[in-house]
Amino acid sequence: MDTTTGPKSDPDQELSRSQRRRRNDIVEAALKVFDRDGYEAAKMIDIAKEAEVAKGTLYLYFENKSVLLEGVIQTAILPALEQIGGAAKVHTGSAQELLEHHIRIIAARQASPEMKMLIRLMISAPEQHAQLIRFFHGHVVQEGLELIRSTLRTGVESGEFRPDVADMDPLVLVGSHVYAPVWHNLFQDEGPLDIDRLVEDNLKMVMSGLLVRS
Amino acid sequence: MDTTTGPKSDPDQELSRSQRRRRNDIVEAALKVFDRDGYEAAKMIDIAKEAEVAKGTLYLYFENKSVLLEGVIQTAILPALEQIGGAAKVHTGSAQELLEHHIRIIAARQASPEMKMLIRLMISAPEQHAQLIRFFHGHVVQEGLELIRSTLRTGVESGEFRPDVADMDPLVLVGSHVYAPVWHNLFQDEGPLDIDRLVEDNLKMVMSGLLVRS
Amino acid sequence: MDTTTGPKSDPDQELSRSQRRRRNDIVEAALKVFDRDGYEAAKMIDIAKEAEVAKGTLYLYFENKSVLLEGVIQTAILPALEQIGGAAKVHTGSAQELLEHHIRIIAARQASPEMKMLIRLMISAPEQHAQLIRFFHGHVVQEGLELIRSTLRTGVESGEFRPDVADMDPLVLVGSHVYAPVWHNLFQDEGPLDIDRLVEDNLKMVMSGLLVRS
Amino acid sequence: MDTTTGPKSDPDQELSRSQRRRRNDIVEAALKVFDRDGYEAAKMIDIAKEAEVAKGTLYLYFENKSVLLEGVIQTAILPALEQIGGAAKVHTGSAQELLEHHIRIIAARQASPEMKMLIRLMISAPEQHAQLIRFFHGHVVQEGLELIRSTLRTGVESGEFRPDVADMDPLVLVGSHVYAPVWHNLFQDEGPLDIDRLVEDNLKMVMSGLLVRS
DNA sequence: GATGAATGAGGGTTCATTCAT
DNA sequence: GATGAATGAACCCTCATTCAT
Repeated sequence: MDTTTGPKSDPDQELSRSQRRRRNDIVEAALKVFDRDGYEAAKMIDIAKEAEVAKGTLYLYFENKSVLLEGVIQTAILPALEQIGGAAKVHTGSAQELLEHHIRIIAARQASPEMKMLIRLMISAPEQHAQLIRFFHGHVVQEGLELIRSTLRTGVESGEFRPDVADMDPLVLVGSHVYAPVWHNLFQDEGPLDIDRLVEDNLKMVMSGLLVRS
Repeated sequence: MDTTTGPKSDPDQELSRSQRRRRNDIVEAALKVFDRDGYEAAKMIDIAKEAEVAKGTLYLYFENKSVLLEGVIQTAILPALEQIGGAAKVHTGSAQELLEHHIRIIAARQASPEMKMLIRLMISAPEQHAQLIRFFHGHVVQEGLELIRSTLRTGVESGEFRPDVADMDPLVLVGSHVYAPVWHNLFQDEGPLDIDRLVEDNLKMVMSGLLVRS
Repeated sequence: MDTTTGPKSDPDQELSRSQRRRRNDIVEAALKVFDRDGYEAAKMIDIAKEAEVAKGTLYLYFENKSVLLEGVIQTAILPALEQIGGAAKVHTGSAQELLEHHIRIIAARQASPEMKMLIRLMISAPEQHAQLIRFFHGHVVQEGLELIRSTLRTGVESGEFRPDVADMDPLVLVGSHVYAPVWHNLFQDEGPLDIDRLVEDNLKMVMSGLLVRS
Repeated sequence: MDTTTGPKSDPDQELSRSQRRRRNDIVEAALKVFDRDGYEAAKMIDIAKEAEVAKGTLYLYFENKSVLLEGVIQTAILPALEQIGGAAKVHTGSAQELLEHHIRIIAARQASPEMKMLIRLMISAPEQHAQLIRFFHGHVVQEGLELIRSTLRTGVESGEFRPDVADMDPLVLVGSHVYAPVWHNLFQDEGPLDIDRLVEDNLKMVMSGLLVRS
C-alpha cells in the first residue's frame, strides 16, 4: 500500500493530471514573483497567493524556496530556451547562410522573457546558482558560441570568409544579442529594443563591416 | 547654517576631514560587501565590520541600507565610470580612428569591477533602483551609444563608411563589450574573458566584416 | 442505537472485526512512535506509515493526537501493567514470603517496556496527562505501596518484623525497582540494569540490613 | 577596535555586570518555562516575556533554543547539583556514619527542583540530550553510586557490614531517593513526598533490615 | 560623535487537522 | 470507510534599525 504523503514522493513521473496542473500553477506563480521581486525578496506567501494555494501547499511540491527556484528553471526556463534552439541543427547551405541562420536563432533565443529572468536570477545570486550557471555556460552559451565558431571555420575553408576570422572570438558576432536580456531587465521602461532591426544591422556589419570597399 | 546636526545633514559640504575619511571607509566596505553578497543578502553588520566601525555608525552617515547603496553608487561607482570615459571627448582624427578609439574606451569602461557590480545591483533589484537605472541609461549607455552613432554619421559623411551604416544601431558595434560585465558576473569561474582579443576581433569585424572582398 | 457514524462513535462496542484490527494496528504503531520520539516530537504521518494506513484514517479512530495517546495508554499500556500485577492478590504465606512476593511482582512490573514508555509520556507532559497521572498514582502506585504497607503491618502483628517498621514508608522497600523505568529511559546505552540481581540484593537488604548481628 | 556585535562573542568571561544579569534573567526564565512546558513545547517568545526582554535578545546570548537549554543546564542545574554534593568528600568516621552521610547527601541532592527539571528534560528527549545524559550518568549517578559502593567495602573490611554486602548493587540503598524527582514530576499534586521521613526510614532499613533479630 | 545591546516585524518552514474524492 | 492533497496557525530565527550610554 502506498502511504506516502504528497506528490513530492515521486518527483518526475507519477503525478495525476490535477497535480500536474497544480505544480504548473505554482511554477508559473513562482516565475512571476521571482521575476518581479528577485529571488531573495520574493516571499513564499506571495507565490502561494499568486498560485491561489495555501502556503503549505508549496511545500508539498517543492522542498523549499531554493528547490522551487530549481523547479522554475527546470520546468519553465530551460525548456523554453531549448525549444528556440531546437531548429539550429537542421540547416544546410552556404557558410554565410548558415551563419545568418545561427545568429537569428541566437538572437531569438535571447529575446525570450525566460532568458530575461534567467539572467536576472543568475546575476542576483551567482553563489547559490553555481550549478545552474555551469549548466547554462556549458549548454547554452558555449554551445551557441561553438556553433558560430565552427561555421566561421567552415566559411574560411570554403573560401567564403577571410582566413583571419577562423579563430575570431564568436562573441563579437552575437554580443549585441546576448546583451538583449540585460537590456530588457534594465531599460525596458526607457524604450524597447528593436530586435529585428538589431539582427539586420548586426548581420550587415558581420558580413561586410562598415568600410567602403576600395 | 546649522552645524549642530550630524554628518548626514549636508552630504556634500560640512564633513570634517575625519568624517570624510569615515564616510569613505564605509562606502568602500559597503562596495565590497554588496559586491560579494548582493544587495539583499548583504548584512549591515558585515559592512560595519569591514569598515571597522560600529553598526550604529553606519546610520550616522547613511539613513538606511538603501541610502547606503545610493551612496556607494554615487561615491564609488559612477565616478569610476566617468573617469574612464573622460578621455572620450578629446580625440580627433579619421572617423575610423575615432570609432576605434571610442570602442576601446567603451570596452575598457565595461571591463572595470565597478561596472560588474553596478550591473549586478541594477539587475538584482531594478524596481528599487529605477532612478539609478534612468541615470545610468541616460548618462552612460545612451551617451556611449550616441558617441558611436555620431561617429558613424561622421564617417558616412566623410565617405569612410558605407552610406547604409548611418542609421545602424550602435549597439551592434559594442554588444560584446557591454556584455562583458555580465560575463564577469556569471562565468568568471568558467574562464576569463580575453578583453584585449575581444576588442581586436571586434574592430576587425566592425571595419571589414567577414566576407572576402570580391 | 445510531450505527451510521464511524468507529469513533462508541469506542468499545460497535467496531467490526476488521475495524478492531485496524484500531489495534494504529495503537501499536502509535505506541512505537511515541516511545521512539516522545509525544511532542511524534508525527501523525509517521504513525500512519507505521500502521500502514493513510493519515486521515487515524482521525476516523481517534479524534486527535492527544486522544490517540489516551488510546495507547488505555489499550496497550495499562492492561499490560495490570496483567503483571494480577497475580499479586492470590498469595498466602508468612509475611516475609508475602513481602518478597510483592516486591518481586512490583519489580517485574516496573521492568516492562510499557512502564518505561508510560513514565516517559507522563513526565514529558504532565499537565496534559493529569487524569492519567491521577489514575496511575491511584491504581498502580498507591495500590502497590498499600500492598507493601499492609504486609509490613501483618508482619509486625505476626512478630516477624520489628514493631517500628509498621509505619515505614513503603517506598523505601521498592525505590530501586520503581526507578528502573527511569534508568531504562536514560541509561540503557550506558549499560543495562541487572533486574534480577537488584531484586536479590534488595531483598537481602530489606530483610536483614547491612549490619552484622551483634 | 572590537566591533563584534553582542555578548555571545566571548561566552565565558568578558560579560559586563549588566550583561551577566541579563544572561541570568534569561536562564532563569528559560528554566521556568522549560520546567513548566517541557523543552519541545516551550516557546521562545514565552521565555522572552518571562525574562522581560524581546525575542531577539535571547539570540544575543544563546545561539538557538537548544543552546539555551544547554545554558540552563550548565548555568543553573549542574552547579546546583554539585553544590549539594560538594560536602560529600570531606567526611570521616565509621563506615556506618559515612554511609549515612552519603545517603543523606544523595537524598538532599535529589530533592532539589533542579534535579526535578533535569530528569524531566532528559526523559522527554533523550536522543537530543545524549551528551547531557552521558555526563549526568558519569558524573552524578555513577559517582554517587561509587561513593556508596566504596563505603560498603570499607564497612565490610572494618567488620561493620556483613561480608555479603560488598558486591551489593548500591542502587538498592538509594533507590527511593533517586526516585524522588520522578515523584515530584508526577505526583506533586497528589501529595508531597516526606523526604526527611523517607531518609530516616531508609537508613533504618538499610542498617538493620526489617526482621527481628533472633 | 560613536557604540553595540536591544528591539520586533517579518519570513521560511512544519505539521496537526480537514474534507473532497 | 479510506485516502492524501490541501490548509493555515504556529514557531524558530534573522537582521535592519533604534537609542541609552
